[in-house]
Amino acid sequence: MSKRAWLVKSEPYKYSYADLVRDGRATWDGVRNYEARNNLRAMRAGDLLLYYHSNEGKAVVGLAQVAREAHQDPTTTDDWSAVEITPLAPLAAPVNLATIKATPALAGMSLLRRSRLSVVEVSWPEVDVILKLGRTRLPKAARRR
DNA sequence: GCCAACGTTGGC
DNA sequence: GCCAACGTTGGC
Repeated sequence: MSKRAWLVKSEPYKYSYADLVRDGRATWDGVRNYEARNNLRAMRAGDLLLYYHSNEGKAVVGLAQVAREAHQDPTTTDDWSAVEITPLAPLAAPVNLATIKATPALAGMSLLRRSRLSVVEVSWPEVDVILKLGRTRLPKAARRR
């Protein structure tokens, strides 16, 4: 099965990409939306993650990877899921929302069409465009194969 | 700080 | 099962 790619949002003043790099690994918990939860559950180890800063920054700032697949969200006993993620590499140039909106090839992104969902899938063609705009090469560890 | 979008809750 | 009220997200 080939890898998938996802975009996850975080408000940088709560947990930024720099925080993830500092920690080396993080539990992606606290998701309380069924569709987002289903996306977490569909993630497989090694899937690529685009890390998006919402509210402040409003840009894709880095790449990460799924390190541990969905398990019980440790912040609740209710039926919610969490995954663990590790950082791969920051984007050489963050790709901001205005740029994404202005790029025809990205007009169909779930980020735009489902703007309030915190975990959305990204197609590989979209990933390629984001990486190009971000002047960043896909790290070896994240190769699609 | 405002507000549009939209998911969730709860009364009926 | 409908739908109004409410809460949250996130762009501006």
